[in-house]
Amino acid sequence: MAVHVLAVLAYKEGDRVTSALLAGSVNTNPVIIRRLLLALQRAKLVETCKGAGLGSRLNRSPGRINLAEIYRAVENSEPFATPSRKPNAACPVGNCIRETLDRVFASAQEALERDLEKTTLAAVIGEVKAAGACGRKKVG
Amino acid sequence: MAVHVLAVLAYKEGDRVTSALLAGSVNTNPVIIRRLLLALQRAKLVETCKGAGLGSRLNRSPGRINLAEIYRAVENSEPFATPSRKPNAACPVGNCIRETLDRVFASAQEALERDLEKTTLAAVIGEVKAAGACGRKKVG
DNA sequence: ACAAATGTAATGACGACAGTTACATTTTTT
DNA sequence: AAAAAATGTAACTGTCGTCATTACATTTGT
Repeated sequence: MAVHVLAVLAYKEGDRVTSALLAGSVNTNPVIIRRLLLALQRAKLVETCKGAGLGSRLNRSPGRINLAEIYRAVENSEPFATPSRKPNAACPVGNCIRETLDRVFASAQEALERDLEKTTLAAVIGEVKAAGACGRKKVG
Repeated sequence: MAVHVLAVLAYKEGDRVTSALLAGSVNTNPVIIRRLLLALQRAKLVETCKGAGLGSRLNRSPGRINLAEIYRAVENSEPFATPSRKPNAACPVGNCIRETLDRVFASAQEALERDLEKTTLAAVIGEVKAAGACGRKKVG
């Protein structure tokens, strides 16, 4: 959803876009979009202004935004679940395995993010435009 | 939790272990463990038998089990959420972006799994044992 | 025959997240 | 100055996935 929103903003590069229009494109509620935009603002990916005729726009060119940044801006929880209950204190495995797995999972997540870094928002838009036979001209 | 269970089974290599004992180590309910074991059986990672004095054991040596296999055995849903609602049909971005992102996400997930492949269950156990100062001798 | 163990169904509790409504606040436009 | 447009934010609901619990049928060894 975040990529979708940023892609629409990239289409309208320079112009400000309202959350209502973005919500129309994603087919959801404007409040959902605004909550998403807050996260993207914190990551300095978009700039948003209140007021009549205003809205949001990209803060950087699409070629300078990669999907790992979007992932980090939006995804707050770890991809690997860690059990809620504490392990049995009398079991050496349960006592020590957590920190070992934390290292392994951190490495795996880094690998994932490094792969996402290879794709820019501009590249996504390029593919969407190339496959553009399926759409009309109007964005929003 | 799956890695934890398999690690305990590796500790008791050869011996059969009951779901009740495994549940004690993870500090959860035996039924949870049994459901987990079903997935690990499907992946041919463990062998389980019903009956008095029976239980589960590893089907392969810990050096021949890597974390990617465990991940695939247990994790059924995609790590990236795809929106439930259909996008606005009048928006070319919404129409085409899904398949582009599917490719990108599949690549990222492959990168993650390739990283997990580099760690074997034996390696995890080795680290746990090396940090063994924190535990007692009894497993289970 | 009995005990021990798994397989499985039904149900509940809980958290994460999308969604919705409502409203205060800010800024442009007129 | 007033109105309109837009965001920021709070409160609440619904849904979904997962862990948890209880209960019971089934299988297998002693």
